[in-house]
Amino acid sequence: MSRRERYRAETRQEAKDHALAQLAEHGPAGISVNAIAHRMGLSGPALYRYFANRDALLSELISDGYLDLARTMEAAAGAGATPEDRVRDMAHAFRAWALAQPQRYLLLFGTPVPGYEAPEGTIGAAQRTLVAFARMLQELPAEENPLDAEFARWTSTRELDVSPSAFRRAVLGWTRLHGVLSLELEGHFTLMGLDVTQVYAQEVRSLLEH
Amino acid sequence: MSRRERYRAETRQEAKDHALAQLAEHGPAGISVNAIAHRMGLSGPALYRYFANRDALLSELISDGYLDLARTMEAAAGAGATPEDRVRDMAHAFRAWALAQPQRYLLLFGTPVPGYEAPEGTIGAAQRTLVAFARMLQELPAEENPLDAEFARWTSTRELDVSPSAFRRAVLGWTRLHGVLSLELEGHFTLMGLDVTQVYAQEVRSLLEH
DNA sequence: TGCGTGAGTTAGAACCTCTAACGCAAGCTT
DNA sequence: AAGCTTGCGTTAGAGGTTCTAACTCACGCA
Repeated sequence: MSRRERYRAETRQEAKDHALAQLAEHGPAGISVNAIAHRMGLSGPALYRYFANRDALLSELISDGYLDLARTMEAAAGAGATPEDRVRDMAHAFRAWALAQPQRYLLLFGTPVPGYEAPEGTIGAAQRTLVAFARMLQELPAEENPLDAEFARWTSTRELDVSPSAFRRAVLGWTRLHGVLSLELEGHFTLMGLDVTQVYAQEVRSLLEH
Repeated sequence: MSRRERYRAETRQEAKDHALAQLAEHGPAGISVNAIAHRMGLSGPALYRYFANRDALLSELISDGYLDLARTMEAAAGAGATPEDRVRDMAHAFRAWALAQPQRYLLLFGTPVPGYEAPEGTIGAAQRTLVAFARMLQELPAEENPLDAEFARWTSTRELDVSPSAFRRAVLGWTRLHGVLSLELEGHFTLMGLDVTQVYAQEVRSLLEH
């Protein structure tokens, strides 16, 4: 990597760091290319040398987010002794990641812009998390389920060594965990004074059962 | 209601209709007070006589959305013969409502602005849906669940004739259905070519079982 | 050591939100 | 019915945004 390329990569990363800070503080609408440039001591349009436009910056934030989430969950699963432990650890790492940076989680799993098409790299990063999760679940005993056939269509096209049943449980588990997390992050439970940890734990348990 | 008040209400409603159209087409960021005013044949700032600011307009869209959703679900439950049917009908009305106007659903249950506090009316409208759902579930037999105690704290403070168990099943059901819907609307399943209807139906079934 | 290119600059167009100041006319009140 | 209030519309403008165009300079590569 040449000197130029290294500087360029550093500048891009610095811009993304500022973007993440703005995201955490003011939400996605608060991310402004202009403001980021000024904070970096640059004039407004300078950053357009580094990102084609605002959407490109946001897209990269999303891809990076999926990668970070995947790595975090994979790391969390490494320590568990039994398969049950590993699944539990992954699930709780998922929640911990989301709670630590709610707006970043919602950038991945919240409202998308209509017509937005995820670039190839982002799709890969997103699926990496899911496949890792499915691999963990595969080690657990599972009941038959009529939906397995539906999921077989997908697992057979890709060359992933994941069984339809494991993939079904991964997707369903994902929807259940995301359902709790999403509503929690949006504050739908705060007024009820609910201990979401317990609710989440129950849903995690439901993953281990079928 | 005086002539003035009636005109005012009509203008407000017209603005909100335009806002919903813009929302459906371009997402929340595409809602522009300016553009709406121009489409109505008004000059930009005229609409600020009707809405304090852009956020006030969005807030009203949210409250209206909750009310509309609650009414839709209540109406759907009216026709069912058995309690199971009524719960199923409500759940499927929920999905139908979301699929018909995805961006509107995500306005209610998607990414919120950090620091956003729902006004009193919105909270009431949101809870109305949940309580109606709980009332339906209450007619179904239920197993004991350690979480019931957690939910009892909430049901006892309010004067709602809803049992903690029914409320627990309502909240958990809500998270499960929302989990599927949210990921479906964001397009996370499209690339897998998954028949989400089947997945959703399975989650609906899970509501009826415990 | 030179030179090309990449990275910065400013200017500016076209949007946005929202405030201020002003005028008109509609409708409520007497 | 006439007058007055007040609500509703206007334009001007400040300050923000994204992003393009045109220009300059100096950095790093050969």
